[in-house]
Amino acid sequence: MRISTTGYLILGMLRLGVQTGYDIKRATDLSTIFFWSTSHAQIYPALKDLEEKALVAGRSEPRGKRPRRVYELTDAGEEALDDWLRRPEPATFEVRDPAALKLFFSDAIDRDDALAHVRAMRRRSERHLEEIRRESEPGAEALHDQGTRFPLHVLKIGLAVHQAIADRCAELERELEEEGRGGRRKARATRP
Amino acid sequence: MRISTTGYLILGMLRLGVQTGYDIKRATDLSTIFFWSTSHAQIYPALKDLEEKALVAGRSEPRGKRPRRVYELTDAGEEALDDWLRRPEPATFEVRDPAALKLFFSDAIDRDDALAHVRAMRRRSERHLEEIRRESEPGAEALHDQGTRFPLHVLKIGLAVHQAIADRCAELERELEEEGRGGRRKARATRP
DNA sequence: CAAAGCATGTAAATAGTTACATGATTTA
DNA sequence: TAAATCATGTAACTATTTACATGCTTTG
Repeated sequence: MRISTTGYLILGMLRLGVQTGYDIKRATDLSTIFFWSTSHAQIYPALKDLEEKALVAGRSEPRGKRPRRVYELTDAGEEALDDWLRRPEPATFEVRDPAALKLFFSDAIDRDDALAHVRAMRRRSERHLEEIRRESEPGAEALHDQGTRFPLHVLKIGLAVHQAIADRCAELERELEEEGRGGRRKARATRP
Repeated sequence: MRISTTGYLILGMLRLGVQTGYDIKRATDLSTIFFWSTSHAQIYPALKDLEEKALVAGRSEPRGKRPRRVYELTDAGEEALDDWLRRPEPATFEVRDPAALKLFFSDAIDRDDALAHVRAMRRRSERHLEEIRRESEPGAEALHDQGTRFPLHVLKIGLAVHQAIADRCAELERELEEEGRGGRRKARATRP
């Protein structure tokens, strides 16, 4: 009985008290999006699948005439989640960053065009930092104070990643700007 | 005529002088793997597709009896690559890190099990750092000295990312270890 | 002579996105 | 009353992985 990573994401969210497909989507957008994203087109079929496997139990709980399906973990679901949580994870870490790929090949284009890519990349990470702080951190801190600590711990890793990217891009921008103004000598002087 | 990101990766590698599907795979494993990975099962069909679109030209150039197909950019291919390189990129940045997801839900398991996940994560990034330095940096530096600078620039962003993860994990490990020994008061004291 | 590396491909399955489709309720 | 938000689903397409399949050449 194979459970996908998205399946475990759902089991985990249900244990944290999130109840519907819609809310799971919202919760992931706020909390796991920086290391695991999903769409509602994945969540609804996955919930069905987990229900067939008897790991979650769903019941209809409409709000007025608007249909709504509320899920909870079964004992088997809780066990499956715990097993997964305790199992060491194969060390995969995948990044898909088309902007970085573009930058990688940017020796073929004008310095100014390349510089624009670096700036866009820095701004992207700065935007992410701001977003995490504004949208995600308050919730993570509230959870932390109630004894659920790891969401905040993981969030801080995300912040560190984007801070590192923003910093490195800022440095690269300075390097490229200096090269543009002063030529080779100055650019070299900053290296050691 | 839509070209996939993997398609542009191939066009870019061809311009850097890489000639065969096999070598493109090897080159990506050494250089783009930390922000864009592929498998040979994607590369060979993509090369075919690019050839149909007349963006690359392939010819058979066997080594002895071992078949081998050598590709080069056509003028149209060069143009398509340049257009893409100059086009600003939609700011997508996706990470798939199941270990981080596990850590996110780790309030439900023993502190020692959670600590093991943090350690595994730190070691993973340390391994990546070492690998990049050993396997990728020398080549990127050689390219840099020949005037192809951006591969090294991008590599440094990758190093910064994994350094940030390793650092943050190390700090979290200390926090969790201290909590384990001394209880709440000490752990809180390190926070501000 | 065995193992590692060179070299190319395809098939099947899984994962994931985007678009389609619908409609209720709340808020400005 | 229009827009935003709540709420759930499916279909078609694209992307990606894993396994299958083959065979040559170099190196230890």
